Formats: sequence, C-alpha cells, structure tokens
Amino acid sequence: MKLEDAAETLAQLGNPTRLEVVRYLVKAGPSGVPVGSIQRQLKIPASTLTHHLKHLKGVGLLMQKREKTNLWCSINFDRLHEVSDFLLEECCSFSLRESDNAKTERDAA
Amino acid sequence: MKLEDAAETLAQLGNPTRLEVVRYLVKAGPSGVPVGSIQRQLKIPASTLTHHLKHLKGVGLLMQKREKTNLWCSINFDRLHEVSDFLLEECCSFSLRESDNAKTERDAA
DNA sequence: CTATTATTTCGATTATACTAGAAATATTTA
DNA sequence: TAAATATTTCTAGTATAATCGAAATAATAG
Repeated sequence: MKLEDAAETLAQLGNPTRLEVVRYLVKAGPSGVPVGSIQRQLKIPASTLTHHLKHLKGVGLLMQKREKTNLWCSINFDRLHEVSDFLLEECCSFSLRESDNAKTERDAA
Repeated sequence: MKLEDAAETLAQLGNPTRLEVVRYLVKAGPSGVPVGSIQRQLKIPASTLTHHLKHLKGVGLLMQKREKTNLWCSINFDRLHEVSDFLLEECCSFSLRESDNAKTERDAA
C-alpha cells in the first residue's frame, strides 16, 4: 500500500462520524445494512450521511449494493486490514531493535 | 480506546507529511532521531515540521527528549498498536460471521 | 560574551472539510 | 397515476488545517 493511499484512507477514518459509521458497519457484518438504518440508528442527517458514505467509498472502505429501494452498505474488511497492516508493518519490524541507532547524528548535510 | 480518541489519532496519521514522519521515526527505531535530521532527510521546512510534531505529540504518538541542543523524537509504538488494534478489534470479531445478518430491515422506527 | 546551531513562535495565505436543510430524484407499492 | 419511502444533489455557512518565510528563542561551544 502506497503511503499516499494509506494517508488518505486514515484521514477518512479520522472523522468521528465516519468512524462511527465504520464501526456500525463492522458490527453489521458482511451482509451489510441499508443507508436508512445507519441514518436512524446513529441519528445522522441523511445528507450528511450520504456525504460521508461517498468518502468511505472513495477510499474503498465501503461496498454498496442495491436491493429494491434500499442501498445496502458493507465494510470492505480487506481494505481495513490493509490500512492497519500499513501501520503494523512499518512498526513491528523495528520494535525489537532496541539499541540499533547511534546516539549521534550521522546524516547532516 | 474511545472512539473519539481513535478518530483523532487516525486523523493525525491521515496527513501525508505526518505519516511520512511517522514512518521515518519507525525506521529510526526506539532510540529516535533529532528534529533536524527529520527536517533534512524528508526536506520539510522547519516550521512546518514543528507544527506536525506538535500534532503527533498531541495524540501521544510522539515522545521527545532533549539532549544538548538536539530534541530527539521517537515513536510511541504502544500508541501505534492501540490505533491499529481499534480497527482490528472492531473488525476481526465479525469477519467470520458470514451470514449472520438478516436481509430484511428490523430496526425501522 | 559572541557565534553557531537547533528549534519554535508568529503571522498570513490558501485550501479543504463538516454540517445539514430544502429540494430533487429514484424506486416501489397500492 | 398517486402516494410512500429511500437516497442524493444542491447550496451555503462555518470552521479548521496545511503551508512556510521571517523573526524569535533556546542551548551550547569557543
């Protein structure tokens, strides 16, 4: 995953309203939930919700599927894993190298 | 970890410049790196860098320690784990429950 | 004390995001 | 076709964030 993409995805997850939606969708599981349910349950104005769903879809975190008048939303679990992996990959590989780095500067121009 | 805090932390990680700094700090390992090194290596103007470091520190992702004129920065690995855990906890517990959710609405007012 | 290096504060510009009401547009059911 | 329900677009106000140059402030070394 490219840094730019990871940043964009993290930024989208970084809005409280959207993170709440994400959590709700995760709870809903793979079968998903209609837009209206999210709206009523989390008490988010319809237009605001649409706005945020567009953002989540934009970074591939949200999948949508029409069934009659309802638009079912579900989380893209793979995508969610990719982001957390980005953080962990960059993180864990070094968390064991306690004193690998010198205490002096070596990179000055 | 509270949703509000997770969101705030994710938001801070969601800026490309800051994520680059975080990645650099992770590479640097637990001993850390002086502000000036980050600045020169990543070619970020000093004032911009200070600005971002303040943000990272604000959400507990950054630890700082003075040594002579240099201010050594290091990543708070625990904090980084907390965030990714927030995403994974909410995520993994449901990723196996394939068809647990009904296809009909049950939560309408 | 002076010079040097490191980092931060200030200030100003510019851009982008959040929010939500009202109206518009589907889509289905009667 | 009309009524009902679901979702989106439009629009606009308000707020917050990113950026960086210039000047200010440490902190040390000579």
